Amino acid sequence: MDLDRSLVSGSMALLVLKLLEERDLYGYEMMETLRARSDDTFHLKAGTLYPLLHGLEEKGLVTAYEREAAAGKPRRYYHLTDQGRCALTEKEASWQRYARAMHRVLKGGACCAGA
Amino acid sequence: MDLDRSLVSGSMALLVLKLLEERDLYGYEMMETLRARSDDTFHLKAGTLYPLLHGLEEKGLVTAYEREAAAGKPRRYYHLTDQGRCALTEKEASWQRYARAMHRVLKGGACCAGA
DNA sequence: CCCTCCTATATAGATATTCGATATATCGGA
DNA sequence: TCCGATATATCGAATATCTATATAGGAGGG
Repeated sequence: MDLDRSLVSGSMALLVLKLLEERDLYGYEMMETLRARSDDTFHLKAGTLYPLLHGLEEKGLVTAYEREAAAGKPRRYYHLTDQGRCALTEKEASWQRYARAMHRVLKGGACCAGA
Repeated sequence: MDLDRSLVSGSMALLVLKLLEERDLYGYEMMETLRARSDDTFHLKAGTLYPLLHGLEEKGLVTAYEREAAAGKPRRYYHLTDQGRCALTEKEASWQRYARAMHRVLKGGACCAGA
């Protein structure tokens, strides 16, 4: 499942890149934003997010910079690179294709089921 | 990602159950049907399908029976049980929920981005 | 006749994604 | 002072899927 492997299982990467399209964010913020935006459907965990971000950075899809917060630990912000923007476009297209195919299969069956 | 783990990564199980909702099928047939139905998007591999079918059988979601073909090896047909039908309904609902959440996140960003 | 491809099922090992648990550090409230 | 929230990080485990390989019969070409 070429498409599946890197996309649907890896949908977290797509979601993170999508969030960064709008503005720079730090990790913790992403978790909350994603939860809110998805109406509490996506619960991205810290143990998933941080390794993912490091991976994206290695691939050059995002860059990172640190900034002190008013209180607490300094925050590590992530910024989408041009390459990241490109990858995002591709991943979005793949998702659309995947979702459409799912829809076609799920709709095709049931009652009358033309085949 | 509770939802994600068992559903989106496990979307193959959903697809297989969906195909069996219509009529009994044997493994090889499923691969071809799925490919055709999804407009060549899903390429379910033998090494994925057969272990998956065994798993579904163990869980009681499908039953299997063998039947000779006109030629070649005998075919192992799979039939959806009531329990399987129930699981299918649940998985379909979960998929809808997931797809909707994805749509919300992917749509929410971009230009105007209300938040 | 042999070799390869297509049908058909099956298993083992590899890879990737995500989670749970754990660790660190700072701040505010009970 | 101890706990919870913020904030980042890493490791081991679970799971899904893939690739490669094996078996087996039939059809077609060299």
